[in-house]
Amino acid sequence: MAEFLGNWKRDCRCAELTEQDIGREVTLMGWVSRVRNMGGILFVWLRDRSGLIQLVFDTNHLDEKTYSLAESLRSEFVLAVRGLVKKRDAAAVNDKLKTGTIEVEVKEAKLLNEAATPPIYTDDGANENEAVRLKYRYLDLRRPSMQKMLQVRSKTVNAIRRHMIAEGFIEVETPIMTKSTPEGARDFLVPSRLHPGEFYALPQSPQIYKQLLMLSGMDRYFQFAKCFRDEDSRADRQPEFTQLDLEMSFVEPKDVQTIVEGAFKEVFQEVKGLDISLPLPRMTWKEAMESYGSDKPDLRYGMKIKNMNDWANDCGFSIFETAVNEGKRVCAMKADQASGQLSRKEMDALGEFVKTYHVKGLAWLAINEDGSLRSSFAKFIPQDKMDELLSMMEAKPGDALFLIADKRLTALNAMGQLRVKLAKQLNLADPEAYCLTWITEFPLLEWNEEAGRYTAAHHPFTMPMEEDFSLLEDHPEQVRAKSYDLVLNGVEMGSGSIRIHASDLQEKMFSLLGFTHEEAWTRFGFLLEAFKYGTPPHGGFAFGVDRLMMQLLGTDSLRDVIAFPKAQNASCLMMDTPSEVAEEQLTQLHLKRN
RNA sequence: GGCCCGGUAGUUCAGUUGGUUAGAAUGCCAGCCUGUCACGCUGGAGGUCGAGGGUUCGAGCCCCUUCCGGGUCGCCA
Repeated sequence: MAEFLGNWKRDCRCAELTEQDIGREVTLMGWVSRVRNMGGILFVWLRDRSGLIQLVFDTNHLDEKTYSLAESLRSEFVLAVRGLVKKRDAAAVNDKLKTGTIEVEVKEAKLLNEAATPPIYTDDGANENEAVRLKYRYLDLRRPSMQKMLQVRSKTVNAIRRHMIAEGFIEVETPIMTKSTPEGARDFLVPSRLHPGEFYALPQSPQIYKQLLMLSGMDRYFQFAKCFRDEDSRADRQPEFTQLDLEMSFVEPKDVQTIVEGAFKEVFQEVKGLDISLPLPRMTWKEAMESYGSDKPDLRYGMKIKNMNDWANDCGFSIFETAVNEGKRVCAMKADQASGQLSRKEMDALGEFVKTYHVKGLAWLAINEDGSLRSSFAKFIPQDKMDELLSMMEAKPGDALFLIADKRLTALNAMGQLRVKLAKQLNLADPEAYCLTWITEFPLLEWNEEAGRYTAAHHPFTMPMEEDFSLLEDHPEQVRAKSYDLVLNGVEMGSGSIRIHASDLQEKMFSLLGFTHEEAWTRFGFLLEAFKYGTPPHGGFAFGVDRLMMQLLGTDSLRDVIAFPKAQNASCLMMDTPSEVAEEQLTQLHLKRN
């Protein structure tokens, strides 16, 4: 039977007790983790968010009623005890427990609540199916690693907030019910009761609001913003996520980057005890793509990609020669001392892997320790060209080479993916290393084949680089933007840019994106109107708090760092969301079932 | 929308070429045990093999459909 607290009051948390507390009378409250009944003496591990402490129930010192209460204890029962903190005998010390040198000799106990047999273990190390964990998330969160996650997350967010406030930023909340905008991801929509047939949209980011706040003179704004995107999930993508969103007036990229870097420094100091040296290194988008085949290169390891077109032009292998003639790219990458670890079968698997990224195939070459070659394409290459290839790549016995020929960005992207895959397979990345880098000068626009027009690479409010203004008319695809991403160990932490603050340039941008003047005014009129009233030069940044937590906690899944995450199909397995609603609700919202 | 992997006891898994009554560990229940620490020992209960259909004398296993979970390409300004 569940009892009430009465006049009992908790003094401290279980694992906050240390040898300093020996001799102290304490009142503890928590969950029963494990019971060991020796018949006459009984041990209980009591757990709360701080950790575990061992309770001792001893028939020699206890009345029958209290001891029989102890005998009835089961996993996850909620228990309150009063007792004496004692030092354990040397032989009874448990090194694995933070509180392993002490224990609490129970004098009185109160069963605050019973618990049904839990469907999942609340210990770490238990390897439950994630679907079960998500269904019983409230129990899953009792696991020490999940408790730690929530605590570290809180610490991280606080470190960031402290930094932003210290730098003179003002925290402003912006609406969750907002306007659907045509560019970007698919919106989550909220039907309006008062406006039949009309909808609010949940924000993909507070982008427009924060720009308007600059117009309002806020100067330096930040917010931990919930953002929503109705697109398919990935291990690192949830439909609902948290960003640190910030915007500043009268700034150039460097000014924004300095603030963001500072926040990361503060977080790594606080959470990891690591000192990150600033300013962070910078690399242009072009260099990142050419050398790493990615706009978010993992710089914890080498394996730079090389342009082999000059060599491939007359290498004897018709596939490569044709590619060069067609203006495509032949690129190569070397994996040091990987030859022995890559069998023919594994090479074929890598070939299948790169095909996922829309290249025709993978040419590979492994140099055996004795200098002889295993290769998928060497037989087509004359000896002198092979020697040239090996020397250009500085290949030594034991190394493996990979070549891909395709359209430039297609080939580079596939090679970049292969680079990441190989690094994982060959264990090249130091899990303790944190390589932060800025990637700058992204293209302003991307050609969208499906839509038959340009779309904004970052978003439509991004400022082009002044030196590329002249290209806007005739070569818009070559225009670089004043935009920048922050990358940590191959993961995009966030991105930002200097925004367009002149309405004529903004209109020009909309026209490059294929909007007529009228369409632009229909969709973004409020913004263009606002821009007429004295908009300061401004720029900002946003980074994913969830992704940062993944890095800090060393996990590959966003679900591990969010208290109540969605499953892959965007449902909540615990509450069974989304769910059907009553007919009456639909009627009020002017919606019909189809 | 495409492709790949998975679904068997509360949980994690095994299950041979299609062949008797579907197993193990752990958890759970009962009993024993006065210093355990993933306590130990003895005994017990626990299954719609995701669902539906098909092939077969016979299906956990083969085929089809479908649902659920995970990964991924497209998508994600």
